[in-house]
Amino acid sequence: MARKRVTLAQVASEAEVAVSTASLVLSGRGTEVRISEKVQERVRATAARLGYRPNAVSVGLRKGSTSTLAFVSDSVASSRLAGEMIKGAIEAARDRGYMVFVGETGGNLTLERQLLDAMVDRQVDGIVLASMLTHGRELPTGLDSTPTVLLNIAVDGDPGMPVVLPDELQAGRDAASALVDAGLTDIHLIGSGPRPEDVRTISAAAHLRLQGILEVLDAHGLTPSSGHAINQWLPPEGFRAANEILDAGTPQAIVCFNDRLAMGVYQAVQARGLRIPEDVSVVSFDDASIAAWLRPGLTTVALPHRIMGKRAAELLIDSIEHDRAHPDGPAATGVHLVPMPVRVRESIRAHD
Amino acid sequence: MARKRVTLAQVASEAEVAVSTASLVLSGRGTEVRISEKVQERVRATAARLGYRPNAVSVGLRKGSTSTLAFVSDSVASSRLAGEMIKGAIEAARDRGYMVFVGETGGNLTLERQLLDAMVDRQVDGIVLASMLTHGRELPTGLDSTPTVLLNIAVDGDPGMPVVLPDELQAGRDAASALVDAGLTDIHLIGSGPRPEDVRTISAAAHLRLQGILEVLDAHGLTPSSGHAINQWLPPEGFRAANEILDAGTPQAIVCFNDRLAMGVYQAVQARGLRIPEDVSVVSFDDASIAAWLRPGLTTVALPHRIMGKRAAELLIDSIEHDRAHPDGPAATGVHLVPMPVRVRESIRAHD
DNA sequence: ACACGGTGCTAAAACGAACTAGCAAGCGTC
DNA sequence: GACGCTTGCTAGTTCGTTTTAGCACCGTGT
Repeated sequence: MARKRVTLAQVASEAEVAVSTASLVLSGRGTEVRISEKVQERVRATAARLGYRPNAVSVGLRKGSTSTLAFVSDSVASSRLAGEMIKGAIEAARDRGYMVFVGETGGNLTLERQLLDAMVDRQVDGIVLASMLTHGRELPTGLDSTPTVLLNIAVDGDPGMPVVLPDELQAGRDAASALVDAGLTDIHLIGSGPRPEDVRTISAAAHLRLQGILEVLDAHGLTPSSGHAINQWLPPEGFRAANEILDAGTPQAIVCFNDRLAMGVYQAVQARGLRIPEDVSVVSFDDASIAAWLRPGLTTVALPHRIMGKRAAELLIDSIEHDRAHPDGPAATGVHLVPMPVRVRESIRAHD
Repeated sequence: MARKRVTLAQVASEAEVAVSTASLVLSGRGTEVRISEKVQERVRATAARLGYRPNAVSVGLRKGSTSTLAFVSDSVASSRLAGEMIKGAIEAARDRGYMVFVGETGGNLTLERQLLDAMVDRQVDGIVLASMLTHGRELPTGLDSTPTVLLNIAVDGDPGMPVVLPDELQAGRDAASALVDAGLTDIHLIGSGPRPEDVRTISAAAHLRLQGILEVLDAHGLTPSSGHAINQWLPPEGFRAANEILDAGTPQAIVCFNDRLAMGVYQAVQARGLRIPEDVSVVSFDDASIAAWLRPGLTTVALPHRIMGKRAAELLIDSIEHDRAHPDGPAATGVHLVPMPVRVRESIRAHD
């Protein structure tokens, strides 16, 4: 509990000027209001000598803006993903001089309300509302009084604010293309049924991935050899589904709806003494860290969580600063799709 | 940009009382200063009707405390771990009415300084300084003016503040015991050399784990059959080290210094057609999610990151509130070891 | 008739900075 | 020597709340 913070008043008294003079000088308006260079220098020197730093709380009260963002996510346990989004957002915010309050609701709407209120009470300049499920949901009320960006949340209709989403449709196309371009035609799906209506999960991602896959297959006159709808995309499920497929004969290729399912597939394939990619090719989605660790490396379409978080924070800050400049202009809006890059590793074998 | 926030002044004027009266009533001191029950009720009713919420920035300015914590970590990329610590801290904070600013430095000390300053400028009530490396480091200056808790940071000497660490020594003992109790005596190490001086990593965790392991082996008249020091604890390294061991004959048991190394070991063992745990037993540390996904499930000593984060935030808030009550009392301090529970799965086979 | 003690509320001073309006001194002009 | 213009700085208000000191009224006792 050492020395207290030094205030502007102390700097002013030490430099023998009025508080207002010190304020003007330190906020860069000195020349504009004709403070002599000599006095300006003196003020700056004493401020530096005393280690003066403006009290952000006071500035926040006076100016009504705090250079602070809120990041609220529903972060289901599963998510290392969430962590990456947060990091991306924090980095982008930091680069533009903003700090961020982070909150997790665990999907609890009451908690979400409380968190949002607590953050608005603290006068955050903007809010990133993130979800790990993409799936459409009701938006909390009151978001219209603070600039907001939706991150990984798909809503029906125009939410009237920017939305950042991964380009799952193109990702589906890319995954299928990786297989088809390698000459593979016997393609099985794990994570979703073979037809659009078979997805059986609330995840919007699943629908779009499937749609992209089917589009490409269709363009080549193909259909999935089988499809395995699954609720929990975890290794044991992948293992089980892969065994079903293998029981019916060795497939040319399997597309897994995420890397954890692919891990289960690897286990099932390798337990039978079959080899990836020589006997069966595998492609997947997410680019979780296991994708690089599996042997052979898993080719997968990456979910760029960090970039999404970064993008959301940047859009939010743009929107805040735009509002400040044009208070009556229209609010920012629009869907921002972040590309999902294919990470090519060794799990696909060219077939002639 | 809907309606503005309603202020205390508006509530007061609407309820036809003075601002100070309204303040007193709403902060629960109404009865204490003898505001009539009738007036109190009127104030509360109008506050509720107008949806009044106190402006936390103003309160922060006036009271000098903001019900806000800072969480600053160096979070190397690797870390899902970091995410769990943050979540634990955020949850604990939220339960006690605090919000948290999260910052990441990536190990950059300049950035750390900036972040800390920015947070102190915002009048945070306390700071959790976290690291992903445990390893001793210089502490930034100026931490003595704000209550601080060190999370997963081991320092030499008394830092004069609480420190939260996982009990790695006991974890080492537990890992070794799991093997020894199963009657296994041919025990190989991956992640560290066989002797205390062979650790070859900056991680304090490695030293303590090794020490715990050696203690137990020694108590049973055993020594490690081999030890493989490794800098990067990743699957490919585990794979390589396991192959070295396997080339020299089939080992009874391997203790891996983390789950990723163990994943590499699984791959090497299974590639030779050997079986876990029938042919070789494996035990590990961390309880990362792959530990549960590997087949067979990996027995591992969990690093309870979430609990550590929670603990740190709780200690910090205790310390803040204690300081507030006894401004001249001694600062909180001490090392708080969080137990690392053993997650028993199927990777150890009893041997007779 | 007058001090005395309660009762019930309020005025005003913080907190730390930003910012508007404007004052005083110096100088030139006619 | 009165007027205006510039230059260089400052007093004072504001943001929204908390908190202390104290005012005004009323009834009671002497």
